[in-house]
Amino acid sequence: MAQQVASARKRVLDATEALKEEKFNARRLELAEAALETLGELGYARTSLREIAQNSEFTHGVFHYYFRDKTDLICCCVSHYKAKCVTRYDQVTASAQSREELMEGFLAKLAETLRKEARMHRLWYDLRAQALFEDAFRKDVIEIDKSLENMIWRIASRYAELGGKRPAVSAGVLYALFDGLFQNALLKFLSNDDDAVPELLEEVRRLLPTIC
Amino acid sequence: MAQQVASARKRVLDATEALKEEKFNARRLELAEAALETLGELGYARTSLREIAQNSEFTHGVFHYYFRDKTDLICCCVSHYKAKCVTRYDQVTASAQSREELMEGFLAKLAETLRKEARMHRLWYDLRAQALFEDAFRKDVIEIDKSLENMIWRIASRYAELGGKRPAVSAGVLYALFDGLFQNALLKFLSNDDDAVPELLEEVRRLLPTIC
DNA sequence: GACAATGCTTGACAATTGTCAAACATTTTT
DNA sequence: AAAAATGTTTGACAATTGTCAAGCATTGTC
Repeated sequence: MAQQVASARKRVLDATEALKEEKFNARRLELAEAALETLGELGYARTSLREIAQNSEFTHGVFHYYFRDKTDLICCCVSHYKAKCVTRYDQVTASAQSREELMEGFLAKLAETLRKEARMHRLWYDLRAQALFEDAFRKDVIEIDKSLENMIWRIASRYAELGGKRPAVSAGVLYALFDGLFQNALLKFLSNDDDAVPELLEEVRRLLPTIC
Repeated sequence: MAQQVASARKRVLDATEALKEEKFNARRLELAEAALETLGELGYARTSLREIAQNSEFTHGVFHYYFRDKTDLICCCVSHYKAKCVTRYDQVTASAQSREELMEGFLAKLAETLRKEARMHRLWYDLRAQALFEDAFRKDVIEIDKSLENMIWRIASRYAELGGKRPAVSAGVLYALFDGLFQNALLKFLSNDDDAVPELLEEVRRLLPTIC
């Protein structure tokens, strides 16, 4: 009997322990979310913890309660960012019944992404560049890169499938291409080039059928 | 006669003036060159003027004599960087007499670039990312991007020409593709992935003939 | 309701930053 | 060679940075 009580208490402790941790992680994500706002606005180089705190409902000390240091915070931001964008096109891929529908759905989402999430994407390119200098970011960045590659591949192979074909290039090549195109379009877009979005769409519309 | 003397003096003044300016610009480039070293090592975010000065034969004050501010220095670095890399493959393009020769020359140069100039290239990607946040860098970055696009295009169209063909895609698409591939390979290379270089070469070797 | 644990704020710290001005050195001009 | 212009060094400045510890508030536990 004593044993049962002991193990029951242990379970309770474990449960509360898990709850604590969950709460802790939830707050971490909240803080990371807030940090992403400022990072997207200013970029990695110009973002300080105090600036992050000021643009949030928290004070700068909290960040050191939840993160080992600044790098830890940024890493958490990067990881969190991943989850937000990796499934962006999956809805379109899943619901499209024809090549045309998939193409239009993809293009629409692409345009929306470029227009409304330009800040998050420039941050992504910024952080990916930082990974070229700092080991600490590399693991997460490479992982995201891979996820994005898979995302593009899912669209492309589905598009090919709807035409009874197979993509003519590898997932890596396809991702490199789209990544390059998007990066270029983003720079144009942020330079207030009104043609950035339509040009990207036109390029993709022409390109995708020749590859897949 | 008085007029002739006056105009002669004016010419002399102009000449010395030009000499001064030339000397001034030469020093500017020296300083920019030195700055590029540190920038390539640390990246934009972690590079201070003092750090640049310490890794050079100059003191930190000089930089403010030759540059309006830090941004001005970085811009000068970016511009200067451009000249150094935009003609990298032109020798190969000009001398190659066959598709095979051009391919092998290009691949060799590509491998050398990735291996020996990784630091400069990660800086390029870093600064291009900064241009997404700072207007000041945009003009130069867009110009370099265009120059690199042209560079790739010269190779590709020559390669196609040697096979009596024409490139199947636009210059923009081709650049996006190679830029994406190189960026990815660079990250792998800097992560001590020994396969980075051979994989990039293999990819390009397979890809180029299908496009051009 | 006392107590402890957790969460959060505040202020201080040492270090670093860009900038600038005054002093110094060197070169050029007269 | 004196004087002026140019180039360079040095040190100081105010602001900002990441970090941390002491204190305050809130929550949960017994």
